[in-house]
Amino acid sequence: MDATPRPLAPASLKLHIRVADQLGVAIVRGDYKAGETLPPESQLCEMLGISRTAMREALRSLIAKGLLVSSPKRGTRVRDPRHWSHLDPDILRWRVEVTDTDTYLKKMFELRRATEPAAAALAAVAATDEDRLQLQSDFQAMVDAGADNARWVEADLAFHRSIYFATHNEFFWPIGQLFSFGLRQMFEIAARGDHRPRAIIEHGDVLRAIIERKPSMAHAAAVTLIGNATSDVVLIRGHDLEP
Amino acid sequence: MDATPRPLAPASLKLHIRVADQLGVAIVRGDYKAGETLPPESQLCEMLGISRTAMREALRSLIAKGLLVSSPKRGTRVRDPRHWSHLDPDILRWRVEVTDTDTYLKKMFELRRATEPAAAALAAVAATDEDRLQLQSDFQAMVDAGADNARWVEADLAFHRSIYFATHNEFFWPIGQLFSFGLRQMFEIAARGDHRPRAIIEHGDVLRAIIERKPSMAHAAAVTLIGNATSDVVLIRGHDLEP
DNA sequence: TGAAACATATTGTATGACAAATAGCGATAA
DNA sequence: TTATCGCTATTTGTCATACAATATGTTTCA
Repeated sequence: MDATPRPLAPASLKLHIRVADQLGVAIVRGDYKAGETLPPESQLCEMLGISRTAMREALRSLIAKGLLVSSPKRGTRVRDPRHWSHLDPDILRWRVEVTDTDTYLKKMFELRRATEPAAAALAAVAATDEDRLQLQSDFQAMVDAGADNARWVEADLAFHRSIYFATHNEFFWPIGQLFSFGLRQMFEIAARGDHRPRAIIEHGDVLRAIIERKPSMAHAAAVTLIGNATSDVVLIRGHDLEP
Repeated sequence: MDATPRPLAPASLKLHIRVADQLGVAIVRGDYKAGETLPPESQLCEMLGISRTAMREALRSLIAKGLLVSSPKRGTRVRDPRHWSHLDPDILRWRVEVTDTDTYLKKMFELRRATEPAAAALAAVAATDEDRLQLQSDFQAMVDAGADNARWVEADLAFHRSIYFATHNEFFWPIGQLFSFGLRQMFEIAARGDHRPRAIIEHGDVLRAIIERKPSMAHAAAVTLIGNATSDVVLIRGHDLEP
């Protein structure tokens, strides 16, 4: 029906990026299963009508993200998904293409529920003045958003991402990165609810606890915030996200 | 003094991997700071005496891991560390080279404390029979290790890693990967303590809770386990890991 | 003053050749 | 028959060179 089902790789982008996208989606979708070997480079090249240079750079990207391994004569094989960098923005994007929304939103929520209270508590201890100003301004942007849904969502995402960065623990940062793209959809869903007054209060509680350097209070406030966010999404989508 | 200070890149490995390692360490160490642009490819090539092909494949890997961005004429720039894939095994390895041990162990512990109880609880709900068998056999290997430190450490690492995989939530898996390399050092430290009887009991508690599908019990047992593990490491190293 | 055309540096792509590694086969010997 | 060694062929890895595409800065012109 649709000749161009998904404009995932606009022609403007570099060739090796488009190819990596194409292969990445195919792998994530399961066209090539774990342990399987891809066709040899030469064959892949003529299949797509590109040079080996571009193809190898595309493969090199996928190898770096843990999707593939290669060795001479053995070929290029798909690794077990346990080795993939699932928090990588590209891989996440490919997953979103092929996984149903509810499933991946639910899984991300499970991770958030584990990490965000801890991140808030760490931020309360480790945040610099600059971090506090950033959180303050993210929060202010939420307040100022008014009825503008788009602005609200951006500010909301920025606020949560800033919490992760304020931990000054780089192992938390990849999770914070999810607030740039992977969680936008969830926030857009939640933004349609008429719960903004309550959301502002709850975000304010987290902000205050961090600014006043009270880790346990920050932890508690984040737990409350996420709990209610869950309820909102559940309510709006009509599914139970936590069986 | 020492001509080969660190055997990070044995000559056996592929050239582009050695180069990526070298550049990766240099970037992580701060030789090239965030926002800075690297020398042009041509120059990098003649600096190291290699072809542009190999150099570009090395750069492509670093770009895929979020360390670099490149565009024509603008050159190749170092990205803000917030965009790096800090859970990636390679990046972790490079960090270990240049960061003091206590700092990165402490930060990893902070992440574990947040995620591992949640992972155990999820595993109690989502684990398949195969997952349960795996955990069982990891645990048995710990018991069977006897006085063999190396076996104990391997089994211990495997047990914790298996918990993350048993969540069937792929966003937890990159954290579980840390138990393959990044946390070995910590486990080796803890293994020197004479607390094995207690450790076996505590690991057994987590295992039983997961097998009997009791999430809140698994959560609690994991909290206890990590709490004591922290004490052990603190005791042995003589530092306070949590200020 | 401003905008548009042009020169230039740098990354991106193509091509063709050769090197290195390794799985699989075959030959050889015990 | 069985095990070991070595050969061959396939596939990835590296090299050299040329040209294309893109963004920057400068120069020219209205």
